[in-house]
Amino acid sequence: MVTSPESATDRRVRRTRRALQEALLALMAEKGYDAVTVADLIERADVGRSTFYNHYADKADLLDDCLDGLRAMIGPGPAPDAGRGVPDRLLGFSLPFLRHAGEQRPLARAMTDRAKATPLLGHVERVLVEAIRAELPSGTAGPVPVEAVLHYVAGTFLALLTWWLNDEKTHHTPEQIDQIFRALVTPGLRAVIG
Amino acid sequence: MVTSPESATDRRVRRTRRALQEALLALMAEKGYDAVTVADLIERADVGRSTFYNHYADKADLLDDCLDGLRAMIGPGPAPDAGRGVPDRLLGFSLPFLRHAGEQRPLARAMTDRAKATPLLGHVERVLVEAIRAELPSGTAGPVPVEAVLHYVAGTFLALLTWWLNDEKTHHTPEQIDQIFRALVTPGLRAVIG
DNA sequence: CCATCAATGGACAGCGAGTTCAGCAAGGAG
DNA sequence: CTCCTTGCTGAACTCGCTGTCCATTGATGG
Repeated sequence: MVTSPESATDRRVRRTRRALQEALLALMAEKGYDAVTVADLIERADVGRSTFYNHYADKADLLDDCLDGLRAMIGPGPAPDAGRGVPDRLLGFSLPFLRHAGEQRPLARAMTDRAKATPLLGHVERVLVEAIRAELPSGTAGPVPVEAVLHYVAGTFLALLTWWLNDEKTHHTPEQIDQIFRALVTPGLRAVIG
Repeated sequence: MVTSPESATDRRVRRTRRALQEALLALMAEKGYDAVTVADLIERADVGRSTFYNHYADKADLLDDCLDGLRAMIGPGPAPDAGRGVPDRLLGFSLPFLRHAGEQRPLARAMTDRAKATPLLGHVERVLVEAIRAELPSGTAGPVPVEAVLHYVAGTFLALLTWWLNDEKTHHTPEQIDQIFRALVTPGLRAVIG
C-alpha cells in the first residue's frame, strides 16, 4: 500500500478508470447521458461488469469523476487557456468555457440538453455560481440579494450556452456568444451592484 | 360514436384521466418526477395497470397532459388572475406565474429541481420563449439575435424561479421576486432592443 | 520471486416498463 | 328500460437494466 493521496496507485486502476471515463464521455456524445447503460460502458471500455462496480457505485458516480476537469477549468485561476490579452475583466470564465464547449460540441450538447434531463446542468450551475461569487465585489447591499444576482448571471450564461449549442441555423463563434452574454448581462449587473 | 372533439366523451374516461393526473402531481410533489413509477401511479389513482396504458403511452405522456393548464396560464391572454391593475407592461406572465408557483410550492419545487432532472424545465422554457416572443416588439435588428434575447429572458426567469423555490433561508414574496426579475432583466433588454 | 490485490465473467435476485387477453361492468343511444 | 358498445380489470408474462457475489486468474510492486 503506497498510501498516496487517495488515488491511482496501481497502474491497472488508472487504466481501468481512464477507459471507463472515456467510454462514458464518448457514449454521452452519441446517445445522451441517460441512454447510456452500464452494459454499454463496460463493453466500450472492455472491462468486466464487476470491475465497474469495484470502482464506482453507479453511473452518476462515474460522471462525477469525469467532471473534475471541468471544475478545474472554471474554478480557480483566470482560466488556463485564456489566450490573447489579459482576462482581468469580470466574468473571466466565459470565453474559455465557450471555446472549450465549442471544441467538444457533441459532448457539450449532450450535457446541456434539457429534454434529455442530464443531472449535469445542476453541477455546472453550482460551479458557475461559486466562480461568479468569487469574482463579484462582496459589498453589494442593494434591494436585490447577492444570491439572486449570482443565479441570474449563471442562469443567463447557461441559457445562452444551451441555445448556442442546439442552434442549427446560425453558426456563431465562441467570441460572439461571449459578446452577447456580456451585452445582455452587464447592464443588469451595473444597475444592481456598483 | 359521438365524434366529439377528440376528448372525454365517456365519463369513465374523464374520471380515470383526472385520477391519474392528480396522482402524478401529488406523487411528484412528494418524491419528484423520476422517482414516480407506473406502479405508484396506478395504486394512488386506484386504477388497473392496463388501464393506464390504455390512456397514455408512458409517464412522460401523462406529464404532457398535465401541462396543458400551465400552458394556458402563460400562453395567450394577459394571464387569467392578473389581479390588481392592468398588466399591460412587458413580461406580463411573470407575476401570475410566480404567484401560482408560490401557492403550489412543493410541486413547483419538484418541477424545477435540477438535481432530479425533470424533463419539465425544457417544456416550461419552450412555453416561456414563445410567450416572450409574442410580447417583444418584432423589429429588433441589433447585433444581438432575437433568439438569444428570448432565451436570455426565459433563462433568467427560470434561474430566479428555481433559486427562489429552493431557498430555505430568506422568504421572499412573489411580488419581490417579480421586482428582482425586472430589475435585472430590463436594463439588458433596453440596451439591446429599442 | 512471491504475496497481494485487481480484474474476470458468469450467475443471480430484484425491480420497473410495457404487453396481452379473457371477462366484467358501466355508460349511452334508442 | 334495454341492449350493445366501450372502457376497466387484474393477473401473468417478457424484457432489459441494475447491483451483488464469488471462485479463479493474472498482473504488479516490493
